[in-house]
Amino acid sequence: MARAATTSDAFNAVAEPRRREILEYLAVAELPVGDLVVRMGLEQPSVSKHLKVLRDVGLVRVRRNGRHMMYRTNADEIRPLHEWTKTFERLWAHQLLRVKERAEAKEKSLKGE
Amino acid sequence: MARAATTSDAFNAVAEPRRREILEYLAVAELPVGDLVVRMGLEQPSVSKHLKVLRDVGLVRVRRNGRHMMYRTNADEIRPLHEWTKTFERLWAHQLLRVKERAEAKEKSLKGE
DNA sequence: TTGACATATTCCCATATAGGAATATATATT
DNA sequence: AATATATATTCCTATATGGGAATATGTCAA
Repeated sequence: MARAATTSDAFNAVAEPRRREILEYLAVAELPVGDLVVRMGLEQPSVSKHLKVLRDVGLVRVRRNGRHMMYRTNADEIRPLHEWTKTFERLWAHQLLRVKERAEAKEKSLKGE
Repeated sequence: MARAATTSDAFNAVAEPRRREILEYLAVAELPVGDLVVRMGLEQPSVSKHLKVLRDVGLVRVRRNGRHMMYRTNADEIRPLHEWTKTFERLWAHQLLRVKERAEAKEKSLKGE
């Protein structure tokens, strides 16, 4: 068996860096394809193809505006990834603990080295 | 250019479902390869190959115990994925808002239709 | 040393890219 | 209708799979 299709789910679609970049742009503003082409320095067909993958898995939405296709990120589809990664949260060196440690270190240094 | 290697980063490594499954198992407990083989119903070589990919990107750690190789998830490497998905958080239909809406809807229905 | 057990590696193949080049499709303008 | 603009699609190719089968490597036990 070969690798799963990039369109099989959000995990596969998002594995490609340029597609993540696209999602970042389209999260900030709705943009036509041409704008992405300029900002990313990619060929137009490449951008269109990436957008198709993202559309197939529902990570972006489109609407036509004249001859422009306006794309925007559909963040809700990113949420499952967030939820999955979140299940490992308890295994991370806890942030609160880190803050505490840093605070203590600072206090220590203030007390005179 | 072809697709980026599965070992190029955590995003690519995690795109494969069986590898996510492995990470879930190894987050709960340190396990030898054989246990994963049994639990996942995969061939041993397949599991070993998946583990190699996960090792290459640092998503799992190994230690030898006799003839057993004990694997465990290195959750810290999952954190970048979490952080990336988190940047889209503000775009989600906010959960608190949803709870409020549901509460209001319920109240409305209680007040008589 | 000889097996037995546990894991890793190699070889094979069908499949799916990502980007480049060329072309097709759709819409607006004159 | 004819042309320009914007986007999508098709064809091409080098590359990297994931699993199956077979084999190699490493370690313990008798």
